[in-house]
Amino acid sequence: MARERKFSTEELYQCTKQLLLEHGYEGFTFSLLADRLEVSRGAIYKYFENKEELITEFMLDEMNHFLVELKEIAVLDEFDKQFDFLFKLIFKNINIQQLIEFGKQIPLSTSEKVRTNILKLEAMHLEMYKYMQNFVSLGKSEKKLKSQIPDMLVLGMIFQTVAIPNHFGIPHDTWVKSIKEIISHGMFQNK
Amino acid sequence: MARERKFSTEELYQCTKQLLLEHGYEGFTFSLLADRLEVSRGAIYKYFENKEELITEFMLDEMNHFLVELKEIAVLDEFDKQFDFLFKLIFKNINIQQLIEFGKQIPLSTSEKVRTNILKLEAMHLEMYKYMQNFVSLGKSEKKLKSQIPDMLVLGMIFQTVAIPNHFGIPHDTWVKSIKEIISHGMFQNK
DNA sequence: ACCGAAAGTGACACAACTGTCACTTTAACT
DNA sequence: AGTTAAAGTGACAGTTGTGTCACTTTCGGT
Repeated sequence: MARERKFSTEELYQCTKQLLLEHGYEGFTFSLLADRLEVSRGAIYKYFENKEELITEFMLDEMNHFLVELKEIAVLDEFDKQFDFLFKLIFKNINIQQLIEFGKQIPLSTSEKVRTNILKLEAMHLEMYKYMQNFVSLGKSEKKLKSQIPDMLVLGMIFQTVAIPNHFGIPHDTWVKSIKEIISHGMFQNK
Repeated sequence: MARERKFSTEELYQCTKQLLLEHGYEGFTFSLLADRLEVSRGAIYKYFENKEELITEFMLDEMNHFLVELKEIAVLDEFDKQFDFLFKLIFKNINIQQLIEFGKQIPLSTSEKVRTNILKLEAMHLEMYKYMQNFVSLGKSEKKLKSQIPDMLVLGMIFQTVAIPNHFGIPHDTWVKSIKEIISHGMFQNK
């Protein structure tokens, strides 16, 4: 019934993600995206009215994928298993928190679509915390996590440490194990 | 011999820092800066030829202040004291690593000035690591730090964890102590 | 009072990004 | 083969940022 598309929505999201990470929220433009996809700018406007709409739609997709995976944490019954699971998941989605930060830069739009997307995003964000909060609660009730540490810091710690740049190219396995070791038992030698 | 300036270089750097952190490297413009300083754009061009020159000059100033403070670490003789010192210093300069990241986004300029500034910045960056490397070496030789952890991870850990956003407004003191506790001894309860 | 030099202004030409739209292309369906 | 509708294009007008420059303002020194 119609002509074949030159780019799939998946490709478009993939490029959007790369360009956002390379140029930042304000550095991202339709021109860059069109060049990367090798189509004209006009073609993109067939699917998204503007940058805000495109980025919020992309973020919804991204958060959706992440949440679907995250929800699997609930089937694991022990804190240790959940810890490994969460750690691996965040390593796989190493840019998620950076993207969430970009999401917060989206200006309050005049467009209805964008505003409802932002509301949806906020709801998903809360849902994300709900699952992670449960994880922390389990850890504390199992007496695995130190009770005096604020819940949000436990989560912030995991999110932030996976993003430490491995500039000197230390093997991924060593790197991940070391981060886990520090988060779990610290960098200080036991006496 | 001349008219009084409407803004000092310090004020200009202060605004540059704020705007960089708010808008990112590509989102930063002379127009924004001029508005913030309540002068015309033209006035800024009296001092800096373009955005790259302004930002590299600013970064040099920023790194300089940081290095001057950092060098004081050498007078402390024990690892524990150096650890406290470094931790406090990085908390005081909580945005330094984010600014360094922006520095890496500066395109290879045609201008001679900008290129030499970038070289200077890289030299300062190396010098920074030299001092921190010494800190890690001391920790390992005093058997305070676990020897199997990569040196760069120890540093990355400190840099990255101070930047964990305290969204729920936990009191600064509790927050800092908790981060230190985790980095030092982990978030897991000892059996 | 007036001169010079540094500070600041606003207008100009240019470049990049935005959003729109009339138009062309292409594939499926009759 | 002809019709249809989605997909894609490129040109246009509007906005925002850039870099420059002739001009004005303001101060200290003479």
